[in-house]
Amino acid sequence: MPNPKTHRLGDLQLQIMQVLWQRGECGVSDVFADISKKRALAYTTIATMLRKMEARGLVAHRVDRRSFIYRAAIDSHTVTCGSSEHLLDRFFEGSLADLVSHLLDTREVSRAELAKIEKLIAERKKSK
Amino acid sequence: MPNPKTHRLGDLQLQIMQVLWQRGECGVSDVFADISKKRALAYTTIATMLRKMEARGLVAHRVDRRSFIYRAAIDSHTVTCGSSEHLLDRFFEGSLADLVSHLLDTREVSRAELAKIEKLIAERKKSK
DNA sequence: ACGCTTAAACTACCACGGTAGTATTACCCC
DNA sequence: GGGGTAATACTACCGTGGTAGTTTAAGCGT
Repeated sequence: MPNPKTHRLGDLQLQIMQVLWQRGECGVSDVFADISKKRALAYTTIATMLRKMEARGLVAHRVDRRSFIYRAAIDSHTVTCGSSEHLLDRFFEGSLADLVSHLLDTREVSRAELAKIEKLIAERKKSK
Repeated sequence: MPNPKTHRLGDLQLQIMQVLWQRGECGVSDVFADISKKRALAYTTIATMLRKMEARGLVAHRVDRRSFIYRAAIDSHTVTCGSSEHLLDRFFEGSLADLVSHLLDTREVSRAELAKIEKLIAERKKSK
């Protein structure tokens, strides 16, 4: 079981994790390619970050020929969960309703999305 | 107009902001007293943090006798908003419905809270 | 065999949150 | 006015995210 602070990822770290979650196992150059679609970074930056992340237990690697093949060592669910909880606790005292209320007030929410949420709630109530 | 990264607050910084939002203007010792209810930190730690936060434009102070009276320089809404947006964008591609869905799945949500959210949605739909 | 290319290792920086000790200053009370 | 007290200022240090250059090693193609 990893640290309790598993969710504490920087922006770049998260982007890297997302590549790994999406592609499964892949080499540094694959990660680099995907990240490069969004931001211009040096190849070595990605490689260094991956090494640091491995030291923290976020990813792991195996060797194939001369290349490192990385994979995620924690699953996306854990991280997403940790971050959401963190936000909820920090700002809304754990109340989901408060969070929703806040976001409804400050964000453009399409009618379709409203309907979707409504359905989710309805289902939840039923299945409980 | 503050930085676009106004929302990027560490845990201690946020706790300090919350004290200021709640109490309005107050001295270092007041902040220290409130923070101390939750965590044991040195007085100077709070003072130093406040000075650093002032340099970043998060708080401001005036002088009363020999004491600094601090106040928040950004409002809570802005910060909460920034953080929520950040989470939404990072993990849910901006979809509120996805966030709600995730939290419904991973969290205990009381029946009362479900009802509350339902009402919020209904109101929102109407007023639109 | 030689050089090109590719990958990883090492090293170095910066910013900033967090934490706190030490020094200085000012004020107040006796 | 001398000494205690309270407050700020200064300085320092650690961890870590982020960024990238330089160095080394390995392999491949001609």
